[in-house]
Amino acid sequence: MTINSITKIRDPKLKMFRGFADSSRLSILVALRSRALSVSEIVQVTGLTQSNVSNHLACLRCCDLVVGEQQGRYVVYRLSDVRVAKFLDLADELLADVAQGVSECENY
Amino acid sequence: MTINSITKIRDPKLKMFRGFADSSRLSILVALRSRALSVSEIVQVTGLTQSNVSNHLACLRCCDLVVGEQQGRYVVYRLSDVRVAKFLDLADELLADVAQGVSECENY
DNA sequence: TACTGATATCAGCAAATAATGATATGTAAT
DNA sequence: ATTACATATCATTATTTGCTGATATCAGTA
Repeated sequence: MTINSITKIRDPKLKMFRGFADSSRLSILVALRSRALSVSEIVQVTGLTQSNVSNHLACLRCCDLVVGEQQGRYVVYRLSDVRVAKFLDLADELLADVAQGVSECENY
Repeated sequence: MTINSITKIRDPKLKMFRGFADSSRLSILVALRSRALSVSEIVQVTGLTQSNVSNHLACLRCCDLVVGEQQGRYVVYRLSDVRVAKFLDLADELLADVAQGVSECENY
């Protein structure tokens, strides 16, 4: 990605969804749903590489989905707003009730 | 894309977000937010090509985000559930209140 | 200051994803 | 049955996007 993941996109709403629409970024967001985590903790929890996590955090931070705060020598990240978590919840709800076919879409 | 857009993804939640995370698909979903539309109407409204629209509709249909019904010689599509629209609304809300930085992220 | 751990950045490569264009299928009307 | 309009499908090409690995920066500590 370099920093350029969510790039050159005019429509902000599209950017918003893109924030959630990558495997690594989603893992990070889900991890942060329960509590704030330092970068190294995120690396541990997700199993992603440090540079990969940092790259995606740059993305998410830039789009205001997460905020990071320096604490000692760690940088602790958290979701920027409860509604970010709510967004994740609504996705779960849609999956459970509306879009059950998503999972079965494996014939592809 | 061929039909293979949202493919080989284990996590259904990720697939869900991917449904919304493409410029063309999002245009289609937004267009359908106000009312049901035939394929040709979607083509007109979005300015996308017919084949492109059909390809993405296949995606969205498969993931249960939209449903299509044959009406005469048209196939009329609509959002599968009000919560799909709600999902779009929540995105708007996040943009307005939380993630205003998304738009400014043009330095990229 | 020099050193260590923690995080960020960036270039290059690899893989995933979308757009196009041609064609097939389907539906209705003459 | 044939024609016309509407939609779907598919292979190919083109673009986007993410991952890796090396390196830079920054914070704290000896």
